[in-house]
Amino acid sequence: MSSFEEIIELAKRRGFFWQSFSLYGGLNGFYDYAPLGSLLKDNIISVWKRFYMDAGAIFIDTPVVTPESVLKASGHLDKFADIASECPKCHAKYKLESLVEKLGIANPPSSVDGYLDVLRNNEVKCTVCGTRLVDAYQFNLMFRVTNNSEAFDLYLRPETAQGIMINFKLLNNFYRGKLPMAVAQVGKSFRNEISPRQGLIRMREFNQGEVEVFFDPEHEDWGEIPEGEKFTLVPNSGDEISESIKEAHRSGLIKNGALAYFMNLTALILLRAGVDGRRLRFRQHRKNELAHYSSDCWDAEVLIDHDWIEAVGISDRGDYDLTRHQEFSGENMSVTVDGRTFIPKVVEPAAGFDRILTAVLFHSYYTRENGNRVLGLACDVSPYSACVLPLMKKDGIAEKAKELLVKLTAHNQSVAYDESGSIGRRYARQDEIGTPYCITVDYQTLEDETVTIRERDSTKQIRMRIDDLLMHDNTFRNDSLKKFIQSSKS
RNA sequence: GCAGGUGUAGUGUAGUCUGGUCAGCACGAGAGCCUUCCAAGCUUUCAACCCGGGUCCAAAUCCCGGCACCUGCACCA
Repeated sequence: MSSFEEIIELAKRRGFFWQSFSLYGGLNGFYDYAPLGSLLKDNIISVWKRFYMDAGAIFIDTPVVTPESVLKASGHLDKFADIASECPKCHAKYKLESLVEKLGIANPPSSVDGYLDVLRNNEVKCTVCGTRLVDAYQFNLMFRVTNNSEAFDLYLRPETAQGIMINFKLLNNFYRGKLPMAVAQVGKSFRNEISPRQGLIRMREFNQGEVEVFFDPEHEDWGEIPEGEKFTLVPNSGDEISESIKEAHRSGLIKNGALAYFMNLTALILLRAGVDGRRLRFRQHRKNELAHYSSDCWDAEVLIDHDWIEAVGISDRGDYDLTRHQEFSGENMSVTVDGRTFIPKVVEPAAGFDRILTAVLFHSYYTRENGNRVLGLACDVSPYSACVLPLMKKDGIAEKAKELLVKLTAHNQSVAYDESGSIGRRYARQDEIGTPYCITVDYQTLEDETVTIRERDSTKQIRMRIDDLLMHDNTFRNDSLKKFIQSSKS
C-alpha cells in the first residue's frame, strides 16, 4: 500500500474523513469530515485564527451565494471561465488560451466569438490526433446556482476574498478609518474542478481562510518581521535557496515587506499546526502563472506524498479589486490620509485548510518498530487532547476514572474515555488517532489520588497528582508537559 | 475529459480466468470471562459481493451502461 493509500485508509477507518454521498455511489470531489477529522479541522482553524487575532486582524462572515455583479467586477466571471474546445474526432479537450499561446498568436481573444474567429482563420489542430478544431465553448469553473426567481444569476463563490473586498468601506468605517487594516474570513469556497483527485487536495467544495490586508501604498508593511528559521525559497528567477523570510526580505528577494511579514506568519502557523518544516517551502509564481488580480505571489507549499502542494498563497493583489469594485459599483473606494487620497493596496494570505490538514496527517504519521501506527499530531490540534483509561473495569477503578473525566473536561477541551480491551490496546488506539496523553487510573489512584500520564511519542510515563492536573486550563494543549515527561527519568 | 487498471463486512483480502456449498480468512467492533500498564488469551455476536440492465435453469463470477477509486495524459483561475 502506498503511503497515500495508507493515510486514506486510516482516515476512513478511524473517522477523519471519507467520501461524501457514498451511500449513493459517491460524488467526485466531495468529502465528509468524520468525527475526528471535524475536530482536527476546527483545531487547525483555531490555530490560524489565534495567530491572526494576535496580529490584530478583524473577522467577518459573508454569504457563499454571490450575485453575478460581484464576480463580474472581480473578474472571475470572465477570467475564471476557460474557453475550451473539444476535438471532434478523439474528444480530447483543450483550454484554448494555452493552445493558442503555443501557436504564437498575438492578443488572444477573451470571448467565445473571438476564439471561433481564430479557429476559422487558423489551422489549430488537436495535439493528440491532428484533427482540426472548429468549436469553442465556455467552461466556467464556478458553480452557478439554479434560481428561477432572481433577475440575475447567482454563483457559489470561488474565493472568500470578495466578501471582504466589497465590504471595504463599511469595514474601514468600523475600523475608524485606520490603515493598515487586516480583515479575515473563514468559510467554504467552490470550484468546479474538471477532475478532482487525491482526497482532500483538490475538492470542489473546500475550506478557506483568507485575510485581506489593506495598506496605504506609501506604508506597505505590517510590522517587524521576527528572526525566524530558514526555509527553502524558490524564486521565479534563479535557484532555490535556504534563508529565513527576514533575510530574504532584507536581500530584496521578497520585495514587498507586507508580503514578507505574512509569509513569515504563515510559516509560524503551519509549524504550530504540525507541518514539518523540512517539508515546507515557499515558491514564487512565475509571471505567466499569476492569477488575473495578482502582481506577485508566493505559495507556501507542503510536500505530500512526493508532490509539492500549495497550502497557502500569499499574494500581492495591489489595488486591483477595490479599483474594479469602484468602477463597477460607482462607489468611491478611496480613502484620504494626511491629505493624500488613494485606493488602498491589498496583500492577501489565503489558506486552504483541507490541504493543511492533509499535510498535517502525512507529516505526523509514522510506524513504530512493533508495527503500531502513530499520528504524532501537535498538541494544539489533536482531536482529543487526552484520554482517560481505567486500568481495570472492576474494583471501583472505572468509577474513579469517570469521576476524573468529569473533572478534567471542566478544565480541558475534548478529553476521551476508553475502558474497553487491554490497556496496551487502548494506548495503541489513542496513538493511531494522535492523542498526545493517556491518563491511567490504577489501584494506587484509589489510595493517593495520583494517576500515570503516558506521553504518546516517547511512550514514557510519569505519575502525577490529580490536583496538579487540574491546576490550569488546557494542560494538555501544551508542549511543555510533553517535554517534561520526555525528560523525566523513568 | 481521454487511455489503462480496479470495485467483496468498518478495514485488508480469498473466491472471478473455468458461472453451481449457508461467499472464506485476518484485523476491527459489540457482549461476557480473565487480566495490576503497551494491539495477550478464552466464549460469543456483528457485518460485504458498487448501482442498474442483460445472457443463463443458475451471476460476486460472463456481457452492456452508469457511478466511484487508482495510475498516466490533460486541467488546477
